Amino acid sequence: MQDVLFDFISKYITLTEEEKNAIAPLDIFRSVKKGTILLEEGQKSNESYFVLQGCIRTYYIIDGEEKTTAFYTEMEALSPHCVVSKTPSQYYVSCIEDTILTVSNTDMEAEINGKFPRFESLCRILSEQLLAKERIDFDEFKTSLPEQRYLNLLQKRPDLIQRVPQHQLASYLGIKPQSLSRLRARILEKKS
Amino acid sequence: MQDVLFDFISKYITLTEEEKNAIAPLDIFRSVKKGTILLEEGQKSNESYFVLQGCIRTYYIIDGEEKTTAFYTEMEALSPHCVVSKTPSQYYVSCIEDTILTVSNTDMEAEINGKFPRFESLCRILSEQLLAKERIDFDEFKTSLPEQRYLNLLQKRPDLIQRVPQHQLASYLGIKPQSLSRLRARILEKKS
DNA sequence: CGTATTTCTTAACTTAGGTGAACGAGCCAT
DNA sequence: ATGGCTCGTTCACCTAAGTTAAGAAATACG
Repeated sequence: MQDVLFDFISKYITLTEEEKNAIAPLDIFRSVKKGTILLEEGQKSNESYFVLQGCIRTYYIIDGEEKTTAFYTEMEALSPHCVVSKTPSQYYVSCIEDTILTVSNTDMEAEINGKFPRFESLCRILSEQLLAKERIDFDEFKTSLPEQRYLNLLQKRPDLIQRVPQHQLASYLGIKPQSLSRLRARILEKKS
Repeated sequence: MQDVLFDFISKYITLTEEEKNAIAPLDIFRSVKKGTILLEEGQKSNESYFVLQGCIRTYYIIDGEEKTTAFYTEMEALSPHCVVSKTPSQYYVSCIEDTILTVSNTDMEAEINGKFPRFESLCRILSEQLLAKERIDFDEFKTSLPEQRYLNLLQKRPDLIQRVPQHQLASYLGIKPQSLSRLRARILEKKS
């Protein structure tokens, strides 16, 4: 499991043995069952996640309805807003599959960052990249219609459409489950 | 002008005189006229911006139509996607007001980061915060309808509605200018 | 197993955004 | 001034998403 993490990091920086040895004993790996809720609305937390295998999602409950806004799968990281802002969480985080992830907290990160500046550099680069990508995704969402958004998703993350329940996909696309059904039927019709 | 920048930085870390002296001679301040295009589609660039005064916007041209996706005003920073990914830009950046900003490039940042690790730490923290905030904004966009999005904007960034042309606001809200007009009329009607 | 629950789909109807066009207001340039 | 632009608004019509409801399919669980 460690190897998956180190392989990921090695795409950005080469860790020395000393650095690896500092990370190894931290006991950050956790295996969680499908359905487990990692973070609840209103809760304060300083835990960040990195998915090694499986899938987690963020969702809100608005007027009693679940609104899924994001999925994080293999090699994707989530520092919930509440961790960064030190305020109670506005959303839930839960596992939609049996999932293996790393869990780190702010103190651990501060310690590692203090000891190994290159690690902080890695984190800076990663968050800059994620921010730029998030903005592009947001732009794409704004500039396209639900049907185009679905077709886009089909291209970019075909796995999601397989592994995620339709009603969660729907709110991820900014529409209702019924509309997603209809939209898919419409697309099939066009093809024929 | 420097003071505005240092004031901003001082919210996060306290700069030593040495650090200030390293930044001061960099000639990063630039004054640009309304309408100036800072970055064009297809262009490669390694310049990042920080707005001290004024307003810049990012927009795409899709099927000959401008789609405005973001505004950056006082104390907001933009590292265009192309700078981070080293690929040609997908969007334009232009000034919608006479604007004063800092312009930095990747090399300068690398140099400063190398000399002053605390500066890199600042950048890490800033981008983590911006990322978390961007995700919340995206979530809000997904989970609300155009009318709610407009009302939200009215609350959170009332200045934008004053200083930005309606048709740019419209695409920022993910709708057409005509729909924004209609929507505003509808809201006024409800109030009465 | 079989029952209960959740999930997905379909349909009819309502509502709101997209489209195309027209008009007036303000702005710029000649 | 005046003609040309862009910009914002309004209208009528079209299209697609929201809503409500019902039933089928898949899943979970005792």
